[in-house]
Amino acid sequence: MTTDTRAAGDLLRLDRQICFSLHAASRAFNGVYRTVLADLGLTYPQYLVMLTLWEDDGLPVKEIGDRLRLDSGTLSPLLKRLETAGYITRRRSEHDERSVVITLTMAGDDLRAEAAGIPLRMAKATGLTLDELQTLRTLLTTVTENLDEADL
Amino acid sequence: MTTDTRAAGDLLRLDRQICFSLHAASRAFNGVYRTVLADLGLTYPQYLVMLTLWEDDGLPVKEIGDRLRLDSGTLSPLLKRLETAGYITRRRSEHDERSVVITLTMAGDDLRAEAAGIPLRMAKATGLTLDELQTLRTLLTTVTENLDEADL
DNA sequence: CACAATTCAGTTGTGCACAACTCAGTTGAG
DNA sequence: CTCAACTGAGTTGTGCACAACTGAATTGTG
Repeated sequence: MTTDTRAAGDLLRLDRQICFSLHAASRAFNGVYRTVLADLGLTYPQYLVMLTLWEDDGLPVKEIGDRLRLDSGTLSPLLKRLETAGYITRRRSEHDERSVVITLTMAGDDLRAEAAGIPLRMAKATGLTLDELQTLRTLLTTVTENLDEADL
Repeated sequence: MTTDTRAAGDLLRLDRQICFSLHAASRAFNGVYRTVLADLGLTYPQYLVMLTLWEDDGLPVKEIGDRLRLDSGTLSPLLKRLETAGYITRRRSEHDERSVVITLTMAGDDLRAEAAGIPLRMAKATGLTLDELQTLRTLLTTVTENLDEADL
């Protein structure tokens, strides 16, 4: 195609910028969450797990991993820390001894109220409008799906 | 405001989705880069450093850190690994003995040609159009700037 | 029923992110 | 000129991501 050379050039520069900007954005988000979550004694990935449990308590490790795309190598120690912090309990499933069911403790459930204000603070911190946030989410979701399917 | 309640609800859900989608997108990108960069023996952050050096060789560690928003705690061991891999050399600056100047080796420079096809492959893997990529980059950059300025 | 294949949680090892710190070299105020 | 403040690189310790692995429990097939 006639536009290939120019388009390829654009892509080269763009990739470099996206490469940087995505990495930077991910870390910037993480940094702000770090600050916001410090009061609760949670890290960002731990917060993701708590969000999941606040929505559906009593999930097995596998299900949490599927929803958050995290494997046992990440979740096992993370959940151990949440257990030590007193926010969750772990017990083997009665139906399937291979599964470990994660349940919120009182303290873990109470944390929900304390965390209630976080999403709004974060959304405001991004400085984007609702529409822009929607667009961003859509693009990120699309990219993720495509990247997951891409076999190179 | 009259729309506050509804807007707050939207934001709650949206934050949860953005929270997930950004984390997922960041890891999806990282995963594909992992595959693509495996041939070169580079990780994604190492690739970012090499991109920087291919653009401007002979930078001090501090400057690389500023451009990539990485601190010495991350860069020092990373650069040590790149040195071990034979892609860079490190030497103290003559003008300022505190600085360590990073220089590409022959092998490090040769890698540039091997890496030439990566950006296009990545851009294609995202499955987005040029316009969409532009939009994504703009949103990410804006978000990063806002988050960095946000004091909570 | 028996056993091979699968599933699930956990461990190990490597690398990145970041806070808090050390230490050598440099700079600036008095 | 001197010494306190600052700067740059590096180290240490904690936590996450992920590949590769182990071992126990379960399932499916002959």
